[in-house]
Amino acid sequence: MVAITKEFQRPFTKVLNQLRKVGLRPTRQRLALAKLLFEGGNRHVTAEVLHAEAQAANIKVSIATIYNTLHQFTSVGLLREIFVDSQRLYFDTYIADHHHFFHEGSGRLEDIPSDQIVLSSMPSPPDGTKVKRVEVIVRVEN
Amino acid sequence: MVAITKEFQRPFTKVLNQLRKVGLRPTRQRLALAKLLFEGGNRHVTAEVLHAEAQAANIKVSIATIYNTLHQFTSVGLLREIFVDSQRLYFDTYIADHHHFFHEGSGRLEDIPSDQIVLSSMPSPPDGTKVKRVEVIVRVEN
DNA sequence: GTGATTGCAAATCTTTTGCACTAAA
DNA sequence: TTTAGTGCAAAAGATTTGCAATCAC
Repeated sequence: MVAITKEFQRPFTKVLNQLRKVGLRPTRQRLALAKLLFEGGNRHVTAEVLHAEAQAANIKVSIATIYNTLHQFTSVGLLREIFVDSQRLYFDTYIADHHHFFHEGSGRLEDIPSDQIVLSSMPSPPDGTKVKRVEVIVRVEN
Repeated sequence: MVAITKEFQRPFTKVLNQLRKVGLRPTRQRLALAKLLFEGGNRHVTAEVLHAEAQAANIKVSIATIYNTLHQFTSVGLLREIFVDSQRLYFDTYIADHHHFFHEGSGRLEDIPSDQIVLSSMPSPPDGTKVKRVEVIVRVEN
């Protein structure tokens, strides 16, 4: 196990609390990944990208742990999964209601502030089901 | 090569024309798959499902050909790809503008007639890009 | 100490590819 | 014929799993 700098060990109060609340231990890996994910502004990452960033930051985390962590964070509500491409999973750090531009060429996701899309008419869900989420994806290309 | 019944060999005028128009030869496999795809009402299939149906109908088609065909049909405009699940690609036979319910439990897709969703406000696409498609996915669960 | 978490490598699953064979025109 | 299309098996990628080692509490 490669040393993890002090900086990464300093707990994130917000994440730490979230993790404790749902019974996820605030391990080094989880805290380090949380730092990468939540320190800047809102982000969209894939497992691969996050793994690369972790390595660049000298945090040794296995790909299996990356996936575990992304899914755990998602189930805790820290992340949100977005499906725009059959080849890879995107995780969004911005969990409030909003929508996306998807750049077909580059595979990049971009947030659309929620006030820029208004659904003036919504269908009622099929019998026996309830709406979990409404997503609008605007596919763009150059 | 297993015999393909007369029924499956009878050409589909519509599909046949579409294929010819873009220079795709109306082969037995393509015609047979087109029959499965377009004969009933609108459908949402995955490669796996279509392959299983083909086998059940005694049409011997390899999985590679299934994928080739689905992608070719998509590029000709006979099908439309929808991404709702990271695990598999869905192809929709209904290509006009419309949206979807996605049943999270079963992985089933259901069409939402286009008049049931109205976007009263749309963001302008990022500089240098143009909108290719707008998709609304309403995720529901029981 | 004890149970949760991690790393590793192997397994799985979907989709793609390379290439020899077959069929459409 | 000539060229596109097909099947097969292997490759490629992404994600998951099993299990022993390690860590948080």
